[in-house]
Amino acid sequence: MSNMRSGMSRKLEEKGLTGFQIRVLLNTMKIPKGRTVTYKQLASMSGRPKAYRAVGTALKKNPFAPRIPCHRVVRSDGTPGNYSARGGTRRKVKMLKSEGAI
DNA sequence: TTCCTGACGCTCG
DNA sequence: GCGAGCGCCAGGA
Repeated sequence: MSNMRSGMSRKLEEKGLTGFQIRVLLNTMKIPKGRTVTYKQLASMSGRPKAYRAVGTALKKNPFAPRIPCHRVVRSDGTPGNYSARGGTRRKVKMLKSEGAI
């Protein structure tokens, strides 16, 4: 478990991501299937409850789109938010529906 | 080092 | 209920 995370975080570092970014992505991959988390929650998990802005930037830089379920991160007001990966927001909603998150 | 932008959040009109 | 504005932090130029 820890070994796995360490390896992943190293890979992320090689991708040019910084500590905060890595923590965000690491927490994102922990999100269970069929469950959604808000940017605020993710920011809190990463140690910076008010850095929800930076969280969005981090997810955007996510180099492991399928491995890191960034589509499970939604906004606090219920809207799905944006999605830079393949398919865009449309695909994001579709995936969430498929997982039963909605 | 300073300024600008951004996959956001919350309040106000 | 909806739209606009201000505030938040991190990263890049």
